[in-house]
Amino acid sequence: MSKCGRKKYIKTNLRQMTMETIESQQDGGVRDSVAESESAHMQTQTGQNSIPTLAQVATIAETDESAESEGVIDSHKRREILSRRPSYRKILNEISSDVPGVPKIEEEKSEEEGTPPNIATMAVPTSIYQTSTGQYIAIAQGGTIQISNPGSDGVQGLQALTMTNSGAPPPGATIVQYATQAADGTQQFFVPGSQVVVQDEETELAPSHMAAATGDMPTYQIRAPTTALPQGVVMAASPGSLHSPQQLAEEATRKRELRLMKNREAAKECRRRKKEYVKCLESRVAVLEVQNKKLIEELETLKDICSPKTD
DNA sequence: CTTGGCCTCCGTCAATTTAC
DNA sequence: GTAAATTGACGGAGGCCAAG
Repeated sequence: MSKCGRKKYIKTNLRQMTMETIESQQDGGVRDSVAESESAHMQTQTGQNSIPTLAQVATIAETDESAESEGVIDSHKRREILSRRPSYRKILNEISSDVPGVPKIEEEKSEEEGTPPNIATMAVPTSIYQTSTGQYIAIAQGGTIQISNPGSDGVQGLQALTMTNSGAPPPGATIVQYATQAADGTQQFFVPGSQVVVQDEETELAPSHMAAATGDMPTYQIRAPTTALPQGVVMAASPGSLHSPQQLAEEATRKRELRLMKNREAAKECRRRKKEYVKCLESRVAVLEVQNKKLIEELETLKDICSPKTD
């Protein structure tokens, strides 16, 4: 077994042991990623672990046989224990409404996320996708495709493409499915009507049917695909035009890909919010500690005043 | 250099909450 | 009631560090 394979094997078994043990010992068990970030924070901030490390928990699992022998927890009870709390955004916004000093979690991505902040000034995108090379594609209503490079700042990194055949898009059609690298090294984004948006290496060859790109930004053409679709990419199709089971399967696959893509982005955003939430809580703790210290000092002062020592 | 432990990040699934 | 959004849980991948 390779190093990596053995590591994963051990890790998996350890995880199973630890999760069972923790869930039987604590109310609600360990929330994985919170434990990740918080245990790391505890270590760096205080040098102590209030949350046990995996190795420590493994020791607990070995020594505490009762926890293991208890075995199955009643699923209803378990569900009640594991019942979800409100979202980070909601919790934090409630806190912020009570405590003016606590910032609210923003609805939009923060600037550090790389999305150009003034992208909305170009047009209101209905969908934003990120390609495999990190570029952003925003689909605005009316068929305008905006492509931006994450490295560039603001509008400079944006290009607007207006599809000549946009018109009224077929109902149910998904606009951009995937980005890939063609055989000639150009980049392709798949769009409706069995066409692709191809990154052109020579900007002077930009055709007239697309908006002119500025500066040394790459240009894009809308044309028929030169290569077969990569594995896993399914072209958009109107539900009304589905006939065969194969097409239905393709539609299902397309929907799944879209759902996974959205969930991927949602998970990223959720983790970002969670980090922000933890940061806010930490800063609040710091503020409260200072306040507490001041109040204790004040109390001591008042005590001295009210009951002066008589020598 | 190899190995083991730990950590972070990510993608995915599924349960739950929220918005309409 | 339902679709969409949110988030806990899980497991894989890879990096870092210390010990052997």
